[in-house]
Parts: sequence; C-alpha cells; structure tokens
Amino acid sequence: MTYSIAQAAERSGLSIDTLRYYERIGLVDPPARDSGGRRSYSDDDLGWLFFLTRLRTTGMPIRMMREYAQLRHRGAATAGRRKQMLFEHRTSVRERITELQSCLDVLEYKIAHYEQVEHTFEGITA
Amino acid sequence: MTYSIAQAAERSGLSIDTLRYYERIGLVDPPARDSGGRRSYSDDDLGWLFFLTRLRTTGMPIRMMREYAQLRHRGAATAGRRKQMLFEHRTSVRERITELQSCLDVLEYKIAHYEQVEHTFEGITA
DNA sequence: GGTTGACCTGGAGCGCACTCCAGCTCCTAC
DNA sequence: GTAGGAGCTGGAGTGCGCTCCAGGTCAACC
Repeated sequence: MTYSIAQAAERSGLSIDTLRYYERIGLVDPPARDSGGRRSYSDDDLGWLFFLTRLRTTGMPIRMMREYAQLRHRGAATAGRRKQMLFEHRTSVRERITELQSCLDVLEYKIAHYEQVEHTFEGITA
Repeated sequence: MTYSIAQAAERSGLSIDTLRYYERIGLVDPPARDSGGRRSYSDDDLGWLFFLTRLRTTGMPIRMMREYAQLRHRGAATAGRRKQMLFEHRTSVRERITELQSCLDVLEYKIAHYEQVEHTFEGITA
C-alpha cells in the first residue's frame, strides 16, 4: 500500500506541514514520489511515523529522535547504540510517570482542601 | 521567615529570572520589598511557588495558571471554580499518565526486538 | 481548454516559556 | 571612600516545534 501525504497525515496524527517539516530536518527519509512528483508513503514509512509519534509523546526532543534516525540509517552496526538510547529513554519516561504521580498527590491534597472548605461553609450556613 | 530572591529561587527550583518573569506576567503577586527595594519572599509566597511548580510539572500552561492565580486573588467566592479547574487538570494528568504508559509498552516492544536481534546474531556467530 | 483541488517549494512567522543583557542602585567589608 | 556583589529595571533574544503563506505545478473532470 502507498499513501498520499494527506492519508499519511491522517493515519499518523501529524499534520501535512509537520510531515514535510520532519522530512526537511532529516527525521524521516524522503518518501517515494509518484509520476506527478507527489510524495507517496509506504507502510514502512507509516510504521516509522507511528514510532516517532510515540517518542514525541513521551517527550523525546527532536534532536534526539534525529540522532536515532541517523543511527538507524547506518544499519545493523548501530543497533546496540539505538537500544541503549531506548533504554535510557525508557528510564526517563518511568521517572516522568513517577514525577506526575507525585504531583497528582499534591493535586489530591488541594482538592481535598477545597472540599473541606465547602463543608465548613455548609456547617455555618446550616 | 523571609527570603531573598536567590533563596526563593533555590528553594522553589525556579531561576531568579523566572521568578521575576512570573511576577511580571501576574503569576505571582509582587512580594514585599526590604529597605533597599529588594524582593523579600514570605513562606506563603514560597508555598504558592511550590504549588505553581507542581502545576507546571504536570504541564499546565502558564495562561491557565494565571487564570487560577486571578481567581485566587478574588477570594473565597471563586473557590468552586478553582476546585473545578483542579479537578479537570487532575483528569488530564491521569490521562497523560495512561498515555505515557501505553507509549512505554511500545518502547518495551522495541527493546525486546533489539534483544531478539542480538540473540539471533549470537546464534549465527556461535 | 478551463477550472478545481491536491500537492509542491522556500521561506517567513508564531506561541510558549523562559533567558540574557546593559546600565543602574544599594549595602557590606576592607 | 572604594571595590565587590547582590539585586533592580525594561527590553531584547533564544530554542523548540511547528504552522502558515505566496506562488507555482500537475492531473482530472466538465
């Protein structure tokens, strides 16, 4: 299967502009072109886009994704380094989750405080 | 207790410039000043800064923190709306955690793939 | 053959959240 | 009394990740 840029955008959740931007900065390889010079994305291309969006969602900066993309381009010899990057990234994502959870605790505390205030008012106005 | 801007920065984890910036954009109330015109932060000020950093860490945009700050400024009458904001924010933080966890799954999958490749190589070279 | 609509390019612009700077004041210590 | 260091102000600059635009090409349909 091949996909127009509009289809690739829809399936990846990225905008058309972002797809071209990612190509420009070397985050994705230039896709094939059809007879009219238009981009024609493959399933492999979409797979890579999907993976990129996961990295993006987890907060990996573009410069790091680019580094990963470049290593990938250099083939199997760089597999170890890529795995290492994913390892480290996984650690940072786990830390981020922990951090968010501890912030949730603070939110809970604050919300509970508002509830307590409400009940106090109820007591007074009753 | 009162704190110089340097101390407030150290304790809040924000930079001195960020403290002045937050004040400028109305995210924190202008603190007291000492005889020399220098900012003098109170424990309450630090408490608010701490809370702001939690909101920031959880990805609340500054414009929303500012809205919260303005409501807070208007006193108890706005408590309901503030509580509502925290509620909604809590929901979005929870969603964010869920999203991160599902991305973690993808990372695990990729890492496992690299491990499998390594073992294949071992098999060949052995 | 004219219009429409998707896509193309290079480059400018934007929103966010800071961060840095020049040039100044003030207090402290020698 | 002067040198140094912390802090002050208003305003400019930065890095990130897009997003938008003008002006053009191309294929398809009427």
